[in-house]
Amino acid sequence: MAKNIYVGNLPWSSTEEEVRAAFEAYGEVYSVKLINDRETGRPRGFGFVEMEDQGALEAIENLDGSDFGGRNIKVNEARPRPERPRW
DNA sequence: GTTGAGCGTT
Repeated sequence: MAKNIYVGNLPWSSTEEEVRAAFEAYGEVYSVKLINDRETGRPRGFGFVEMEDQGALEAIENLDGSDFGGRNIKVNEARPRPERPRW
């Protein structure tokens, strides 16, 4: 079982390794996805983390509003993503 | 070499 987590307000110098390391402290992390601007290539300062349910809840309660790289990051459950239209 | 509210490229 896994849960998608939204991570925002990240420093632009942060990497997936840092985010993964921060979330691995509360559970097993399955995947980390940092979103970058597809057109400009600049980091957007937010991303998504996939990890086990219980660890996700722990991470949300502990990492939300906490200091990460000098910024207070936002951690919350990610919104369900719309399925890709086939036509 | 810049910027700062937000929910993604498979």
